[in-house]
Amino acid sequence: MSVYVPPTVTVDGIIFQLISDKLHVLLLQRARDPFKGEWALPGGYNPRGETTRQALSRILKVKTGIDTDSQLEILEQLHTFDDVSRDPRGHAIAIAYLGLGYDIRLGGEETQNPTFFPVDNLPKLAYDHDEIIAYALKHLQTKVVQTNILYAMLPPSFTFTQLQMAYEAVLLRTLDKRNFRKRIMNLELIKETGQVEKQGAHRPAKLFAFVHTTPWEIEDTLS
Amino acid sequence: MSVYVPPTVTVDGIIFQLISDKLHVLLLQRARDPFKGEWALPGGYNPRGETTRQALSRILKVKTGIDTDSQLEILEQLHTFDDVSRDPRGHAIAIAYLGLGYDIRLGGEETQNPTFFPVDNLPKLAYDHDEIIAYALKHLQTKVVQTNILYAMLPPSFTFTQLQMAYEAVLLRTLDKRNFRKRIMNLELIKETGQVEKQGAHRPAKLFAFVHTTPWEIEDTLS
DNA sequence: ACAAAAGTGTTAAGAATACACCCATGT
DNA sequence: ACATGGGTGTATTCTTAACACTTTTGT
Repeated sequence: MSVYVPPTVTVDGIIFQLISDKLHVLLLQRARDPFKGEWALPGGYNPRGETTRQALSRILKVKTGIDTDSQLEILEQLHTFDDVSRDPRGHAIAIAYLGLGYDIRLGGEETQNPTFFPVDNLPKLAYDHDEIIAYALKHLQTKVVQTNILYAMLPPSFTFTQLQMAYEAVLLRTLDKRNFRKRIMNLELIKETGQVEKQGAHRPAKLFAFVHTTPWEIEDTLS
Repeated sequence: MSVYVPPTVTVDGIIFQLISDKLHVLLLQRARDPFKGEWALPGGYNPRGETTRQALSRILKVKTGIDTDSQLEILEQLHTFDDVSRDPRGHAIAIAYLGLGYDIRLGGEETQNPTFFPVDNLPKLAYDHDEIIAYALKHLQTKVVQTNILYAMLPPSFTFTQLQMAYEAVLLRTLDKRNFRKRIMNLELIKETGQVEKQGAHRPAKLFAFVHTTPWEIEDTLS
């Protein structure tokens, strides 16, 4: 016990946001070796005394300017990646978090060029971050179908079309408009706000809001 | 970076098994302080150079006699628990694994009285292990409905009644026999083996086997 | 009047639920 | 013959899936 040496403990954030109706993920350019100049997920060391969430919050603030409390609607633990050789400097485990928001503003002090990339067109990535993003995306897709998690990626009010495009952006496929509306409506996932959005040379769109803006599960069946 | 001190890294196993048609979880009695004499999940330190899975495998072998490769059909990472105060000795994070098997034999070298307890009647537990078990159970319940994960908790062939009792044991509620059979059948989750089990003063039961004995997801809908 | 996006309904097939009796065997 | 668990069917309701036209507005 006295000679116990733990692996390095790191945290990484996979921060998703919709931009122009496409799903984007936040990356930054590494300032130092290893992988200097390459794109990577925001992350860093988790020292003793700090929870993983606290560590990630601190790191995101410094490296990207994101204030997790005010700008991320959801920040939930995803998975711990622990391949012994994932970091060339030596054994480091990474606790990955999924972060979602709808109007994330960037620009930190010690900023490392934080940039949102569309998930279907990512640059070459450092470490095993391609795997981590793939894992996070799959998780997000599952959650989108089974929960109200999309509240975290849309503004407080939105049109039905915006909602559908959000689903499509996350699922990376198209949905039938009429069936989609019926389904969402009888899940009682959203409600009308009474407002409309007039925009452009066409019929104005009703504005909706999520009924619940905290995590909520669509229940499973089984007699 | 040179003064970076990581938290202690530990791993814990939540090993479930069905015994007499009830869901049980493996606990052992702590040999040392803290919590000496109390019941706890099997677990221990994860040193640098060992993956979490390797560490847990090693620890389970020593403390419970379980050979993870041959006795656990599933051993999958669950969640990382990282409250700063969860260990009275100082900041220690625990990577928890869910383990499932159907004929787990106990008895290690340095054994600490490993015992399967029914999940609805657990003793007082050390650390935050009650929370961890609750988390694992909820996860298992979700998986049971959405995947074929129960293959890991049943022998290679079994009767339909055994299968239903397994579902009921995990979900902690009863299911309708006819509807259950219909549902399982048209999911094509299991197939007849052609064998029957003659046992007791009643009609013999057909024996079934899972179609897939590797993880498999029941797909979600969404037009 | 036209362009542009919003909004809406029906039918058919499949899945979920509620519910009770007959079947094959051992003693 | 009886006790024991194995095995089966139907009617109803709800959900899913496929599919195309009308409405409201700005220019």
